[in-house]
Amino acid sequence: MVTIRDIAKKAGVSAMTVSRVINQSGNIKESTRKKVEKVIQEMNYIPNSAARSLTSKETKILGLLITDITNPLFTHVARGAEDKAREMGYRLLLSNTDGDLHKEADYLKFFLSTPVDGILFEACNDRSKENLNLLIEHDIPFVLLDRSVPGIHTDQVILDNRKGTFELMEHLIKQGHKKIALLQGPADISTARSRHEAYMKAMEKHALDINPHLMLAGDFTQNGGFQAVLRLLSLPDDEFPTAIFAANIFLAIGAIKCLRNQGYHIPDDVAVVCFDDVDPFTDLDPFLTVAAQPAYQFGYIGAQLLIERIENKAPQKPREVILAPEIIIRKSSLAPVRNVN
Amino acid sequence: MVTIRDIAKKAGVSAMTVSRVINQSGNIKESTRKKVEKVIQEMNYIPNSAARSLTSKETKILGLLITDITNPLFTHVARGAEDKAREMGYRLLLSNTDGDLHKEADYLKFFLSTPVDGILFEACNDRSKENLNLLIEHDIPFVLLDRSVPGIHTDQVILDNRKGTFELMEHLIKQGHKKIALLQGPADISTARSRHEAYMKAMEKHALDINPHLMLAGDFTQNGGFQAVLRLLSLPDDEFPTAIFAANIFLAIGAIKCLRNQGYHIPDDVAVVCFDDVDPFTDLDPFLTVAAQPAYQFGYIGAQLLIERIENKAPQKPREVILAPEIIIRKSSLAPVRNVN
DNA sequence: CCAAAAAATGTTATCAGTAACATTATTCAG
DNA sequence: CTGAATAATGTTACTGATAACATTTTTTGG
Repeated sequence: MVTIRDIAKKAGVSAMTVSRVINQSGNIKESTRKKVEKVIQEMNYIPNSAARSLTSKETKILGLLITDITNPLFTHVARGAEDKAREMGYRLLLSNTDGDLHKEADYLKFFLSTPVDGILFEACNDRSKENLNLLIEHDIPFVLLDRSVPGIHTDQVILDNRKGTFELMEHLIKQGHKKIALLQGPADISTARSRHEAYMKAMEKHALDINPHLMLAGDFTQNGGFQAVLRLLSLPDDEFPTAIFAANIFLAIGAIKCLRNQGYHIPDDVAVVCFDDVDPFTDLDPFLTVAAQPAYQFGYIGAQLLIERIENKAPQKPREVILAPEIIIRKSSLAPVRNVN
Repeated sequence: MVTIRDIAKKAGVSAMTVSRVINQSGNIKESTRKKVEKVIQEMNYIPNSAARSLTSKETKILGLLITDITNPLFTHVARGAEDKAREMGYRLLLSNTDGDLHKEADYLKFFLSTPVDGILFEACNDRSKENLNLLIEHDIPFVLLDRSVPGIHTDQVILDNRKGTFELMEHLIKQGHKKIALLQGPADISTARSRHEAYMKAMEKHALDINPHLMLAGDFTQNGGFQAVLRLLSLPDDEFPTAIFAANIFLAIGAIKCLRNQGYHIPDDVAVVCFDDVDPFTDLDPFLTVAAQPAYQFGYIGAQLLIERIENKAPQKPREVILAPEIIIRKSSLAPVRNVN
């Protein structure tokens, strides 16, 4: 391995001079700079970052902690984060928690021992607070993405979930739907809570009956959606909903699969809307009406906030960026309402 | 920051003893181990990995260089790689090259200066060779994923592209298609070449005319597919294909969009098959007949090969893992063949 | 042409661990 | 109970780069 001293010796200068050339710090005579640079080139020298980090206390690496890179929402978050990180001279470490608090904790410990200057964090749920406290103790900057965590006050980039829910709901209501089912996400995830609340508000605002039988707990998975619809199917006919609002796309897809299984047509028998969009690049016939999240922006802005924080260019006070969802109306919610009692 | 010497002082031992406790090396009396561990716990001590790396020359970080995490194929590659890396105590640095050789070169230099023990590498194209030579010079292990690079002999995980192509082609031919167009990928990417060759072989084997007008250069993008079909549309009727074999899904989707634009129906007017599958989790109505790649395996196995190589547990000789594609027949290729001259 | 200022370069110590060797404590056979 | 073997722990030096301070060289104004 070529070290800075090898370069120094060969160039006939001190290690410090080489260091100055590399970091463009201090004053260096043009001729020595050239000489040193030539030797660096010749010897194919690349500074050892471990040694650098040891003194500088920084690694130019960010950690990205998400539930699952395989979820299209997060692949775009990752891409946005990576792009911004790259722009600013940082790199990105990827981690999937699968929504598992223990994995999350493991990863955080990993990150603590690992060279990471800061962390982009999509929390598993409210109980991630304890894990985050570890970061706070160790004074590692982090930014929350998508989900906020009660009791944790930092920079965060979140979605206006209320707005998205409200607009989806009003879209359904405008179509004449009155019996709208809610497929909820886990109550300990902030986004799920916001969507739940906004669902209630929308129903109240339009003076629609809120039927507890139509509000089903789910877990943001296809299976959760499937099971929830099974429960809906056991309701008496006059309670059965004409529309479903699913708190995320997996719930919606599970729901649709179950409905189709049972011979229901969408949107003719039941309309379905949800949060999160499909992959726009490989889905030829997008079908779902959705509140699409600006996933790329989540990552991009998140990385920016984080790096500003790391480099002490951020104001003391935590910043909260709230992004607007985009409502995309598609076939799954476009049909005359049947079965209006 | 708590250092090993802080622990040592508080525990009344030397730094070396603490080091031994942490690394479970050498002989330590049970009582001192307990004592030291207690202090470590109390002080919330986490070893500084920069200092560690400085002597150990390893960082337990792998680089993952892919064209675009946003491509569903690679999100699953990334997930597979991350899972395996995690299992083996490594982490993953993510990078998107967008198929740009310069970005690729930049990233590699980045990686060289960065703590990375090895690299999972999806090459941009054959000219990535130069970039890879840099890695070889610096003696950094890497594994090629998906695309091989002529002149580079290392561990690689690739797909049996010939088999996939052949099976898709025979499927079309069995349906009675004789005029099958080929939407190629770039000729300087190994996978595109293999698919091209296998297309020719399949045509020859079944004694079908190979019409150069039906073989269109593309670039693995939707627009490439779109443009290619525009050229097909300018052919005389008796040359127009009854089926299209697209070398990847983006070409296929671009092609379908163009065809639908022009009022063609798929598969009734033209059948379409391609490599790569849609996102199975959010696409409600998968439509395309495809040769699906075991993307997760790419990453998982690739990471394994790489780590074995890093830890000198691999045989000297480069290993080549060839994975089999899975043919999934769907609507896009299922219709009686019209227009058979 | 000289002294003071500025520029250029060098020396030493340090970052947080750990390898290599050194020392002290303990065990155990005879 | 002794000395050799082994276990337990400590010291010192080193990893590669850089901060802080020191020294030498060059520039510049009077």
